Amino acid sequence: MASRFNPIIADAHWQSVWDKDGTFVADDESARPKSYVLEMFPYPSGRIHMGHVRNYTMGDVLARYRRMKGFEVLHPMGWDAFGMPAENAAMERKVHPGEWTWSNIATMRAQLKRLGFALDWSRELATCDPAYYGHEQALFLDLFAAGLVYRRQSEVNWDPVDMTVLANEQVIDGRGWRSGALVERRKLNQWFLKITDFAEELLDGLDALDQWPDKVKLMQENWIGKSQGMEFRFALAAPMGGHKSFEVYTTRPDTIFGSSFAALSPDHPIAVALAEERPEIAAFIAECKRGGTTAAELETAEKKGFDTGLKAIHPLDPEWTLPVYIANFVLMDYGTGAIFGVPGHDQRDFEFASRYGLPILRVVADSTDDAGKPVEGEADSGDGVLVNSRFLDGMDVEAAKADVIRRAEADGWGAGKTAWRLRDWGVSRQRYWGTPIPIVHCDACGAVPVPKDQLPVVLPDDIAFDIPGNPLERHPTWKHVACPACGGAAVRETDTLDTFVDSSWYFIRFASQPKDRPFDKATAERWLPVDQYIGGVEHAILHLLYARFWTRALQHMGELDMAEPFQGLFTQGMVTHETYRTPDDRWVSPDEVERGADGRLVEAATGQALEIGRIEKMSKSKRNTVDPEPIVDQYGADAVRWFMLSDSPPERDLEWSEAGIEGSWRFIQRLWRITTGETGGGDGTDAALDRKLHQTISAIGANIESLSFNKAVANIYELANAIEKTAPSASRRAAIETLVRLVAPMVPHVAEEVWAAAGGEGLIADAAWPEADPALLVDDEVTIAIQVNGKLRDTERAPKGMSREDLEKMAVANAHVQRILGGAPPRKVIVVPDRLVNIVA
RNA sequence: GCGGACGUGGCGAAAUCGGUAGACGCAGCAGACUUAAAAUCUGCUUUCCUUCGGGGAGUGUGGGUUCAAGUCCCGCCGUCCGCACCA
Repeated sequence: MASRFNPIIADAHWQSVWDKDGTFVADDESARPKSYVLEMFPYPSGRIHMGHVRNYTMGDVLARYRRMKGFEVLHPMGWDAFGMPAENAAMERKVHPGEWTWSNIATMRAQLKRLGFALDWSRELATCDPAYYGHEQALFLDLFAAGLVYRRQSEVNWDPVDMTVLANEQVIDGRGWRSGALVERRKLNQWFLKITDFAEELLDGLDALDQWPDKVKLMQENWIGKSQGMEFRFALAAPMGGHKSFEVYTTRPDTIFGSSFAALSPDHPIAVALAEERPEIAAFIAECKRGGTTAAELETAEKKGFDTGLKAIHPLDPEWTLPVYIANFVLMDYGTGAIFGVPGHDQRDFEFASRYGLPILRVVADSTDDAGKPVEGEADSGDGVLVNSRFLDGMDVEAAKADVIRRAEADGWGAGKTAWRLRDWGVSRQRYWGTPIPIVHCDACGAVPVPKDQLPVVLPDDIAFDIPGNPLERHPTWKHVACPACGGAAVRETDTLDTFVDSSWYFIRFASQPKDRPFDKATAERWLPVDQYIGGVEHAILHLLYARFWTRALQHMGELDMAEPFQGLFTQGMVTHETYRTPDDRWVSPDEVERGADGRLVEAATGQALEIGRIEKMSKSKRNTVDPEPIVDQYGADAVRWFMLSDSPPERDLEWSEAGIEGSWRFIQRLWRITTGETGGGDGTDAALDRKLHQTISAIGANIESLSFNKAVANIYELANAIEKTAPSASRRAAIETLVRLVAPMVPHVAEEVWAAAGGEGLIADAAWPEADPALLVDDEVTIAIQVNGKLRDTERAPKGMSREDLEKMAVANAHVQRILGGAPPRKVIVVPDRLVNIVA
């Protein structure tokens, strides 16, 4: 047996064995219980990064463990292959986005294979493949037929130089990230999916997701943003154009007598009508819209209003009129686009009223005695009883809300209403590299769906990116087609689908991939839901919400009998690294850093001293990435995998370090020595080691199940330490044999190598996970802590299950205890069997 | 502003139910083997005092509950994350 494990030979060998054997191909027909383990599929950006390695290693350990536990495991991999970077590459390098993407996929597939992941490559898919997106188009048409798709005008960020629509993240300080041009807001006709139809279901469904992090559920809950309130109507004292009244929404109907103004959104129909008549109002509205859309700008934007001169009649007092403003902070797409202002009890209204000299009334107070207390400094949003509110006086807030809603409903001027923060999902993207929306626009017939037998609508390849804008729009032939309904001249929709649509159902396609339809219902239902989904927390809201919506939409249409796609969710931490920076403010990559003569870090090429910056997520901009491939070349897949699992809890960030990977390498070699070295003679059993072994089997199983890989790693170290410290025996040989199976999910190459060398049957990947003997999980002797007044003074060994009386006697007789007691009897003795005795002196 | 998470040695961390704080790893120190180095092995490693028997302090901070608190409760400080004019 070689004295060292050689990963260069072993990795390639076992990877090809698994590949040829089809070891990890999931069998749809298997009689075993199923387990679907999935990691979020990667965007093929070029090369695998450490974040991928960590993510896929975690899923792989679970997948391999579940296989050994007897599950039929589905563990697939694919590519989230549409998106903007491909178009950017096309513009920069004059290469077709498809060519760039497919070449990246080839590179990254090879890189993933070198890490030895137990993936079913037979199910590999790429979303940019017509064989995938054609089915997505079919599903889109199903949603269309079910009334879950509609088209309306919507504002976008428009870059006038690049002639393209920008995502919010691409707008920096009001300018396009690429062109630097001032971004305009433009109205375009765009497609929307009716996710709001499912708002209630998506919110309620969170309760059942008990294997999701609370944090993610809370983020989704806030995003959906349900609020209970009332919608009611203000009549205008004098009609304005055709408008005699307007609706407002409030969550505080109890404060209705504290109102001192009403405000309309600049986009409100009444505001728009006023702007047509009065240039000063048009100017004000234009000013409101000029401000940027970034969070920072909104935060600092002042509350601005314009008094229209209109008067609204208070619904509970025809004599009482309120001024109507147009205000920049009122959003058109939440509630009704109009509010009533209660400055005393809403901070934003308070600021507005203070600025424009409007009355600030108190209608809620700690007690009825405080009715005359002015509201000062800031709004009083606390609970209390109603005051200065006529028939509501003395009621608590909840009772007053209910009473106002009841009266409004009885008298017909308003009603209780639930409002949602969630908006419909705009899926139109004015881009080439995405799934074409399968719609044809016909002057005679309107928007006509492409018949399913004409799918897929394939992207044309002969496009050019030398002119800004969407190449589909100016393609000479592609967009010109006959209308599927009337046969007349028509044009294709040139927008493509948001890439989040692609990732909203890929997990279903992995489970079942017939050629002629998106999936087979029965086969998909056999695998789904995904038992464990693992990915970055950055997808906590959008991707996970969209996928949940898509699954429920399919259920609604009868295509899949399933409400929730992901039973278990785990969000892993990032891989981080120190950053290095030169005095002239350049970031320096770790592989260009070396230790200078004085021990300080310098840039290798220039000898410049470096400042060590914060530990941050590996990113190209900070130049603190470490490419996994050379690391795998040097240390092998197992050392890299082991490092990814060690030390940091998986939900927390992991700092990459040279010392860390060295340590992992040493452990792989140590494992090799333990498992292939001379085991010596000795036939006797070693009860202590037997116990340690079975406790370890149990602990590792539990720790892998709960994805606590760092703890499983510690369990392995403890067992390895115990084995090395004990003399040869039959128990020791058994422990070594078992150790190999225990590490197999984490470091599969060295495990296969040892397994084969030891004459193990078949592959260790197919071997059974060891069973822990329950009888050996408990110690027959325990250490009892001896405390005096809660402080540890000594420990004593005692047989497990020793009686309270005997434990007390033993503790009181203890020399340390006697010394402290000094002959006096203890005042009190607390005995916790098998754990401790605490003597109160 | 609203919501949430977290704070433990030089470092990453563990402590699953309120019961021996610091398992395990990294780094470090001392030693063994070696001509030497690498590799490997052994021991030490929270901190302060010590007459070497021990003793004191210690989980961001100040209180509280308890025989007993990293863990529970209240206040404060700090770090990070999400949302952000949501009526």
